[in-house]
Amino acid sequence: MSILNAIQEKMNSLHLKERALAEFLLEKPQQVVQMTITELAGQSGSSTATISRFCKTFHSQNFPEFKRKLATELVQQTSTPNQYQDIVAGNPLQDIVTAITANHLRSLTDTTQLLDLNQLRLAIDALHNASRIDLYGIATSGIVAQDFFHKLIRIGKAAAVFSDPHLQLTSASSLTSKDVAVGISYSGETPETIHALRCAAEQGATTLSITRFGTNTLADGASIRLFTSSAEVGMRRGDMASRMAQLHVVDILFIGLVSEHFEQYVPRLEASFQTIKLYTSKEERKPR
Amino acid sequence: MSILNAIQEKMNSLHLKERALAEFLLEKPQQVVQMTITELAGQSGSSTATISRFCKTFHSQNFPEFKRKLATELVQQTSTPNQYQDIVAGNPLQDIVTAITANHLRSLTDTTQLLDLNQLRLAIDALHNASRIDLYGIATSGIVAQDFFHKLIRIGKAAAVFSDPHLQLTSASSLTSKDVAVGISYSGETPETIHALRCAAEQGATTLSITRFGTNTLADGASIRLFTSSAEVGMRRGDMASRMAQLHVVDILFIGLVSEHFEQYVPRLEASFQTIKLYTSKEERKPR
DNA sequence: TGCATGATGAAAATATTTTTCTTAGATATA
DNA sequence: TATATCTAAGAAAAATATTTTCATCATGCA
Repeated sequence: MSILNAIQEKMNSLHLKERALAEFLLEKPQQVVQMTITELAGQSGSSTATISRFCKTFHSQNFPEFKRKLATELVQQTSTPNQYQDIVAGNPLQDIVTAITANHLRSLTDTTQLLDLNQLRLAIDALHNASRIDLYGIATSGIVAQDFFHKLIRIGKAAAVFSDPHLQLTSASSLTSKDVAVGISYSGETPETIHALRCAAEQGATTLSITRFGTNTLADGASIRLFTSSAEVGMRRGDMASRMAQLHVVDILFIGLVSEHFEQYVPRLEASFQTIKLYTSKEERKPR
Repeated sequence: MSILNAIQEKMNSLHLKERALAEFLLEKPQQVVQMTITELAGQSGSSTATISRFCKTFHSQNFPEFKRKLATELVQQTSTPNQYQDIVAGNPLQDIVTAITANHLRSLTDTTQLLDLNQLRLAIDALHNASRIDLYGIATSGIVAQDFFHKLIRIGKAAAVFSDPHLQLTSASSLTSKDVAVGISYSGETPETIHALRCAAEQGATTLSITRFGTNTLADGASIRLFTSSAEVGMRRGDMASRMAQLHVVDILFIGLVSEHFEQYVPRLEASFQTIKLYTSKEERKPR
């Protein structure tokens, strides 16, 4: 439910006509997906120009794409009855397991639906051509950044990962236009990561953001934007589902990268795998 | 699956160009839904006129409506996890995305199925009563261990995480019978983690393993065993699905822990959340 | 009050899609 | 075999839909 969610959230910061449009969208999304932009303009009391701009605000290149995304969201909503579950006290373990599983599954499918293949391709190309790759993330997003780091060095990329704010800036300030900086933050409002990515952009580096869907500072400042599902609310659940979604995006990025340049990267991947096997096989394994 | 089915069925009675179009549709439906009619004409070797007529044959008033229906169908199709897919060279991005998503979904559902609630309860009790918790994991499993560490310190647990083999042993040798050591390894054959967990057991600590399902050295040496799905094979896919599964287990462990002792842990969780909010809100946020 | 900013729609420009018209090849018939 | 008829299929025209540009108007601020 990322698009409708994002609209709901942004409601307050929308202008007069945009809000009228947003309200109409939230009220009758099913109908909107089969309307033309002119019809929608008429019925929502706005103009085609406003709608076209509105779609871009919500990360769709054009109105048809917006409708497409909205449509898939609506289908999912009706076909998968399991909403995101909140975790409450004293549930039997089985219920907890079921709830967490449902949340994670939902998070992955939602994120997949949101994925913009054009941005993905841009990201893959940027990573492929980068002479250095910097990864920034704090707390849980730092875990995701580290995971990405592990992957990238396995294929011989000159990558580095920073969760320390000062080091983030130190590294960012030495980037050049040949480099790529990746900022990871679920909210997209982590100040340290925002600063680091902004600094990287000022050095001319290509900037890539991985944030939740919707308008946020980190994505706004990035040249390539990838999004995760944004339905997660409340703090009890923590950031588990969002971390799953971020890792999902990282996996897709990585496999996309490897797959597009198979001959170059797969041997390296294989080599790193074999090397570890070689060096650790000296150790005795208890056969049992 | 009515549209694609209907096309499949009607295949024989279609004319030359219509058939070319139909074949293209069956092969790359995901891509078709985001094409314009002109693009589709070019790529399928037919013309826009033919496509427009084709859509009417299949009960759509026009091309956009056809795309809408097709898209809806495809969403429903992808949300059902199928087989584990291997990642191969030069696949179109859409296929890669679909394959990875399917793998991850599969990995989570399989792991949930495998979960032994008795072992889970034992693990939760052990963690709850532990005066110290040590987490051991190398490489990708180290990422998972760190993630667990972040969670545990948020609820005020005396936890520590080690990916460095010497430090693992150093810490393990100072554990007592009141402590818990958690060893994470997908294969269950990572020598460093095995040694550390064995050392912890020798000090009388409760040992918990998180490994792939099946017989393996790490689990054999642990007093509580949790398993993840073990279907992942081959190295091309790396350890992505297994990492997802491990995190899934960690999440369940954590939420189980918090939920069973709600009054004790939730305030701490809340406090950690609020504190971060307080200290980072001083920073200026660019409003848009 | 005057200036700047920005939201907004009208209209122009562009793009997409459908329909019409034409052609070429197939099939049937004398 | 020659001719007529039919139809698949594309080119191009027409219709429709969408985006962009530009002018206007309102609002906030000095």
